[in-house]
Amino acid sequence: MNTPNINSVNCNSCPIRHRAVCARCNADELVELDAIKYYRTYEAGQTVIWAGDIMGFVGSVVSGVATLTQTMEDGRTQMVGLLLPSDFVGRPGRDGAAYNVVATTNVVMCCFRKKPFEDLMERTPHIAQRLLVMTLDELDAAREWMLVLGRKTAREKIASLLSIIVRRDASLQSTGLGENVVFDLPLTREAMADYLGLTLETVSRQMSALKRDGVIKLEGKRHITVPSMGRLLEEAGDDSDGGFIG
Amino acid sequence: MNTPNINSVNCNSCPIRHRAVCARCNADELVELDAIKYYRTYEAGQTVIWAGDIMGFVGSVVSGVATLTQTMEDGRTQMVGLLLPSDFVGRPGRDGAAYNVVATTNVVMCCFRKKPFEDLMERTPHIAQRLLVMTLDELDAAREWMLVLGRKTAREKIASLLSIIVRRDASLQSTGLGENVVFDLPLTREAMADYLGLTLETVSRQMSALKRDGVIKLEGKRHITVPSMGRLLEEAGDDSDGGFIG
DNA sequence: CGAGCACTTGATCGCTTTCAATAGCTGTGG
DNA sequence: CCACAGCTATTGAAAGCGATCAAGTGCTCG
Repeated sequence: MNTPNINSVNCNSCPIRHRAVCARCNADELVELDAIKYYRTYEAGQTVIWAGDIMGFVGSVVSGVATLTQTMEDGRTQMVGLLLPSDFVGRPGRDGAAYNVVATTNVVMCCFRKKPFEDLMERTPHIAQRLLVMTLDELDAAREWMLVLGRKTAREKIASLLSIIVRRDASLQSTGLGENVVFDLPLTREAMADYLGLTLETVSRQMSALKRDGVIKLEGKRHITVPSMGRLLEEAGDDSDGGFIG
Repeated sequence: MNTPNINSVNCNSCPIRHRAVCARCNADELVELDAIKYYRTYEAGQTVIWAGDIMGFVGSVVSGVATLTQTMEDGRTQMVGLLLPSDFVGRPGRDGAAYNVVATTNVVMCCFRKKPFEDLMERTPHIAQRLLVMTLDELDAAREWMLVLGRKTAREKIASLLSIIVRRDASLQSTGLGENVVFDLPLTREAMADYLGLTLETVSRQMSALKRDGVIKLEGKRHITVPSMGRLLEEAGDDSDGGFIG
């Protein structure tokens, strides 16, 4: 098991201190949160919550990547959210989980017991305010994704997903736009397919096509180099600075 | 012009008083809201806001239907939200509109000047709390829609859209599940296509197919009768009470 | 070395799109 | 009252893209 000495973690040295649901909390409020928090770790592939189950907690992803998925009876599944560090899991005011949450890498979560968290939220506008902003951001992301799912071609979908991943971990290390961007895919081909509403074969084919066309370079299955972000964004149909030449 | 004597509208007789962003406000808070509110009407087809424009207000749909759409440079468009009475328009804390908002029927909006509204929100947890719940609901709806867009067939998409519309205006008049449900589509075939990530021809074909198969009855283009909601939900792949017979 | 897994690649099928023609409705003007 | 334009919707035929079915590759781990 990979459970570090996790109870020793202090909010002040927490890597997501300024981006998670607690971002706007002051020292006093942190003390209250600290009193109801505990850490949990999940291994890659492990299910954090099943849709329909009662959730005893809400919490933040501290490190690692998890997915939010929805499944039909016949097995078709669609990813509806990608949970990266600082993202919030669970919905205050609702008991059952609406989606499956699965760790795709090893994940550390900072959990709050649900009832005490809800009570605290009532008393602490800073938490509710932060959660509102985070939820509005998620809603924007979901709507952007609706355009991808509804209107983009398979190739554009792949390019869009790569762009998103680059953008999201560029918000940690600030990366320029022109230069080589290098990163590791946190998703299997199947998870990519579930995100994009494609089959894994189509994902594989389009990855090969993007590689063949020089849009990306692949080492192994997961390590990716993007020579030109502008090119990738064009392929995504996002038209970054497109039309600039005209 | 169809502008009724609209400044006379009083919050207490407002049809969306208990479902809109003001739902949790008490009498004092309503007075404050009232001071910064004004009504606007839009005719069917009129654009309320263009994506990228500065929004001077936020507000609620009082009556009518509007759509939220996103467009790519080449003209592909995807609807990302369907705004029905009580739905909130605009994002506090952001100046530019992210999406096009278009009235698809005549629409009455209750608008709040943006800056005063934001100030009021800071002072009034009831508003922020309500907005959080509404935003979480919208996020759920968007995620449900991602499954529709990513994984459902054209026929299932149409059935899903019809189900949603029935469900949403059943939340006004409570309707049982077994009986005949009758309603008017608030959307053109093209708008349906934009919602579902299809072409309007495919929408038309599938509407005809559902009619031929007795899932719906059509009078004119817009007036729809659903003989069996259970059947419609089956067609949507939602499997309502499905397997109940087994 | 072989089993298991993630991924790749090939061949074919079928659903949705595309292109095109037609129908039905509404409003306008002769 | 009818003719016609303009719009929305329907229907048909053909094409294309992604899905499906099916091998085959490469890697890790026992």
